[in-house]
Amino acid sequence: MDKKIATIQDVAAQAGVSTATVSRTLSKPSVVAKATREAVLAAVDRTGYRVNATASNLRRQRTGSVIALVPNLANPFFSQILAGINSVLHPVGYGLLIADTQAGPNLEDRLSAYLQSSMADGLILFDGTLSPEALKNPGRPPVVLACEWMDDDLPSVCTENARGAALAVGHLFDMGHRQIGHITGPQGNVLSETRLTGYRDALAERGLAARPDWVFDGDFSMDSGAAAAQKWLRLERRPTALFCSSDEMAIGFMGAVQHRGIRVPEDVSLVGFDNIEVVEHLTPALTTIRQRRTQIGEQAARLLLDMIEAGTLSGPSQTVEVELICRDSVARISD
Amino acid sequence: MDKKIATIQDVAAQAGVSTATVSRTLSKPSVVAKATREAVLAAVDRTGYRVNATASNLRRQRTGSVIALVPNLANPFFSQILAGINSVLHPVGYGLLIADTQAGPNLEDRLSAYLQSSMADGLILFDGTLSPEALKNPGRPPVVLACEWMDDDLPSVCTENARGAALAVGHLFDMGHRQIGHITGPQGNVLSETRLTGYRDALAERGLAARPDWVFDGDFSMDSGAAAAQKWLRLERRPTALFCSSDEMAIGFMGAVQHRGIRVPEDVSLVGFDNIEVVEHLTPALTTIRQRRTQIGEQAARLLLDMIEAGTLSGPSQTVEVELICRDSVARISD
DNA sequence: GAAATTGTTGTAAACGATTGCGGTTTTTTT
DNA sequence: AAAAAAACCGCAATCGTTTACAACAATTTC
Repeated sequence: MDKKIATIQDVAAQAGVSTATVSRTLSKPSVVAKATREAVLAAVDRTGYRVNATASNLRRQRTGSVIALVPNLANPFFSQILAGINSVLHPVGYGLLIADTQAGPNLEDRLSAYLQSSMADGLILFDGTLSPEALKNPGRPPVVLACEWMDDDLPSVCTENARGAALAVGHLFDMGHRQIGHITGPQGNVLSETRLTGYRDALAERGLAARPDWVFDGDFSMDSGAAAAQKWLRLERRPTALFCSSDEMAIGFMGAVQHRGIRVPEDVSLVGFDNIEVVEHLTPALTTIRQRRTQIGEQAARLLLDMIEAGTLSGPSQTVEVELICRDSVARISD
Repeated sequence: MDKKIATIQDVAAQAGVSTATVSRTLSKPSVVAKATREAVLAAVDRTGYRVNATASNLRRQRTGSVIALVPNLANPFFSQILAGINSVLHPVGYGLLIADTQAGPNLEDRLSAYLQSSMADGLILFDGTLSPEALKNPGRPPVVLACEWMDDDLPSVCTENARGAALAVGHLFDMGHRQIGHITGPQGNVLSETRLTGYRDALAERGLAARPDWVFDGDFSMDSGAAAAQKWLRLERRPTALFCSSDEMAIGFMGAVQHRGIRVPEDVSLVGFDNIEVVEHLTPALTTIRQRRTQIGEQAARLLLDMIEAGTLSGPSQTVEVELICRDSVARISD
């Protein structure tokens, strides 16, 4: 039947009113009289009309979508956060655009392109390696930092990383461990560094020394966990426990040492970070710091929406709780 | 300085040309004279102008983005596919919108809303439980089915599920197994069913009977794998090997049985499906069917782009290869 | 050297909605 | 019953581009 897709004009003609009335019926029904409203709605129904988002957005000077900038989309860690974001964005008519910061080369350029090009009404940033300065264009849309806490000027939603680290080494200490190592996240990443200093502080607080050869460089990936395992194996004096800055690294480490016949937790205890879904199905199930990823996404999205509506560039930074989940990867040491 | 964001008018004024020329300089530089072109580009630079995507899209009758409809965004399986999609979309100026089919209730309605509302130039669909009819609106944008092969009219990109199943049970058979079970994916899902019949056919081909109590209902999740393990444990006569329709279910199964002191692969052999990243770090590392997720995304995106450009609603369905990855979760049986 | 061709630019009409402003009614107030 | 207020609706401008068409200049062809 209808080859062409109906426009607001068609509806107006059908209903015998002006386009203004049609528009109002759809956005603010209360201001149009009942009779006309019904006529319009009937016409909408008949024509199968749907408002053209592009035209509407142009007129209203907005885009109706927000961009989530994630480093490495393929990392499953983010998908749950994205789900959280989407769950608050979708009901209020916003779309979620995703972009991978890893994809191209000239990141800072692309970032400022995103900021300026009016492709989105706001931006949620997950990449902790960006310089905050790049984000401070005048006339930019609101930005929310998620998972990172780079800058005091920019609002952010962030897990209590330092506290997580403290919980982890505290638990290891309580279980009798005195030789506690650490696998870090990528260098230059704020998360990594907060967790690292959290680890150091927690040790110091308990009168323990942080041996530099007991902290292994990682990058959150399983492979880097496995690489740390190789270094650990070569150590003349090995820490009896490791706090890993991500579950994935803990998995990589565990896989690598088990492969060599080393038992977890009897020979080495592990605590991860994130509580990704898989870790409770491992053998042994991994003790870890839980980070509510959906909640991070939800809070970030809500914060951003508030900023968009209020037209402000700043907002209240928020924090999401962490929690120690005890499973089977930490042994009690008695001596 | 510049409070307001520059429009094409500003650039035109600065460069002393018309807006038409500015537009042309940016889109088809070859048709404008060198001198003017340089003047325009200089003005663009000076003003920091970026084309307003919304206005451009409105005029050009497109949206510049495609929607990926995924069931359950939180599932890490999809994130890699999305990365693949994004990697082809982004370079050519398309944005990727993601939507969760699980989120709301009236799915079919929302779907047709997506299709009509001109929010996207095309759609990539991952949800195998939708009725194909809903997709056949007249005047709809092109649709590509990914991971699923629901319908002959709709182009799709799909892994060789049946062949994957055949490879899996073939390998188990070759290793001496004669009692081979299966954990299925969710019912009503085309993937699950193709793999299930692939499994049955492979058994039949080798003269093996498919015992109904050896196929366990699952839904791709780890928990459902663990649940299958409980049933398996209660069996009076247990299959010596299981082909799992997803790696996650294999992980759940493995974790659960190991928890009971049962050894993999000595007591039960497992083959998964997908080759998600984690499985090679498990102990034992999981033998599985590799499915190139990034490639699925890339092919689907390219196919869709072709359709969008050609303005057609159909295209060549494609297939992506599977491959058996042998690791340590299958034991050789000699008897 | 006139005619035809090619190259370069400007004019102005779209694209499809939203909304300030003002004009009619209708209702309420006095 | 006249005046004031409220409710309802239409006109037309506007959002920022793109692009057919026409105009004009420069070049080529005969």
